[in-house]
Amino acid sequence: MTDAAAAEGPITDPALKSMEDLVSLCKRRGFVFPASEIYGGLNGFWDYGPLGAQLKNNLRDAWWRSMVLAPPLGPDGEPVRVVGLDSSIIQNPRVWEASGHVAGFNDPMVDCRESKSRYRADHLIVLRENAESQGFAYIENNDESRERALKLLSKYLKRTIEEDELQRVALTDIAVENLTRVVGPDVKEPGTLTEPRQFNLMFQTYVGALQSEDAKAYLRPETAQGIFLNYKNVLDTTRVRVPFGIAQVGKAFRNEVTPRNFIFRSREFEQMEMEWFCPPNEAATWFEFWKQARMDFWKRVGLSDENLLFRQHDSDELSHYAKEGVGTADIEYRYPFTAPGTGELEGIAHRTDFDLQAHAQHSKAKLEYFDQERNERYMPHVIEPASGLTRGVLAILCDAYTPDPGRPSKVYLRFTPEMAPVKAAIFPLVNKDGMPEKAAQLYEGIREKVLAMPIGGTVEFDAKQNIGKRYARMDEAGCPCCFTVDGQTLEDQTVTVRDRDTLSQERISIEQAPRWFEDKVKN
RNA sequence: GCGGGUGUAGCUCAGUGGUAGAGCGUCACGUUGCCAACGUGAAUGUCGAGGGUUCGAAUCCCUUCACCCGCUCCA
Repeated sequence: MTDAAAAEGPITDPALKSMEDLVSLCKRRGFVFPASEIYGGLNGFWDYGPLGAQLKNNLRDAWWRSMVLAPPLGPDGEPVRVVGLDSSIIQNPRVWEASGHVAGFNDPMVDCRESKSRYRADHLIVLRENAESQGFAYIENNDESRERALKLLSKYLKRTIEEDELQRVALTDIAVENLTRVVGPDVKEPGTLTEPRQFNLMFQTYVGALQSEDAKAYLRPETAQGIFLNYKNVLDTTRVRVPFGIAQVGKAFRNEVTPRNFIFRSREFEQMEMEWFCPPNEAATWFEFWKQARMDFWKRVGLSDENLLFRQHDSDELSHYAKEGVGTADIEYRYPFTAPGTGELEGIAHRTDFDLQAHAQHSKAKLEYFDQERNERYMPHVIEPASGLTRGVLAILCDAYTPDPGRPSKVYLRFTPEMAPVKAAIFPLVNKDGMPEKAAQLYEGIREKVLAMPIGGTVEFDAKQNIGKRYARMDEAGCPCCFTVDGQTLEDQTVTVRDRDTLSQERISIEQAPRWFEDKVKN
């Protein structure tokens, strides 16, 4: 189960009870909007508003820094080597044949209206006496299911039967109008199976103006393949040597059956993936290394310990590329819609040499690596920490969401200063008496500091309405501190600074304020 | 894909066949002296969309779309 941590002891209830509260806040403040909302929206697509775009960029930049610009120290105490990449969304369609996505994404599926089960149409076999008799479907290579069908068939024919006097027909070979005579694998009455329907989980398009079969191409369902495609280019053009990594952030597209849970599962989303190439016998060590490094990252960007856990995949749920390896571990987060359980945030997989082998075979390119140090030639194994950028944004929003009935906004977002899309706000207490001018000076000083930060944000200046409303707006935007110029400022050159989390106010010199701010928000 | 629920102003919602509403928010002006205060004024609606019934539909019927919950799915 996914809620291993829950079993270990009591956990604090998530502060965010329902996604609706978050969706509403995101809409109200400009984090996330439904895509093409004025036309009624589009299922599975979302737009990021001013605050959301900045938050997403901040998380992306933090990831890029933690991977490419300042990667962690390896087991030997030296920084590991990771280089960046930005590959194309559309690639030669043969890429997806080699990667296994064309096969895995195009299965015809059959639904059972009665049992609500869904089956792969090409995995269902129908047992029947002849074309006119009732048929009983079972799941291929599933003895239990086959026994059941056989038993039901005997009962239907009212006699014991030998298997060899029966017809065995693939469900996909049965005409649609004859499906009414087929009994599904989990039900007793015939006619509950829908006709096989193609589920194309990859988005298709055509390259060039002519829409012919030859021109068909796919939007990438993961960014990872772009890395494997460029593995050799990177080796040939940089001085990296195995072990090393290639990191990439970008959009990916999956025609999900059921987009759900706000931006958790959308059809267009953004991934942050790194493929770590290493000698096969070091894979297990690096797997553990990256697991830890990635967990540390999520804690650093503000996710709380108690809402994060590792979950090792069971062997029967491993993907096609991970079967032979040390496995896959997910970093899971306790989202409101999974609580008290958890849902995937990042997957760390040992992809073995599956992808490089597949591309070597399909493309005929030589992708083996010659290790000078070891004096041996091998296909590197791959450890892949692959996380959802947009899922990360969701987790950060959920974790930051803090109800507080005591304050005017009733809720505030407790972002880390590093992630906060609005870094600071400057307010003249009242819009006269030279306060706006004084505040404008401070604004420039603070903004200069923010511009110098590796992970930035906006600085707000607001002189409208009363001060309480302005504080409340900033609480909902998750702005860590607000500077206010008041009457006393004009006399002694001090301003107040209000802390978002404690609501406490401190009076500091206006001259020192930018430095003070820099220390507080340092990232 | 299945079952249930919800769609009315930016947000939260009232309105069950007869003039499209409230609170909050937004904007302007005034006031202001630290937490959505106050005064005056203003803007904002394809009542999710399309069709039907009706003299008349936000309201009844059909279809459809989106979101939420539960299944299912999630390489």
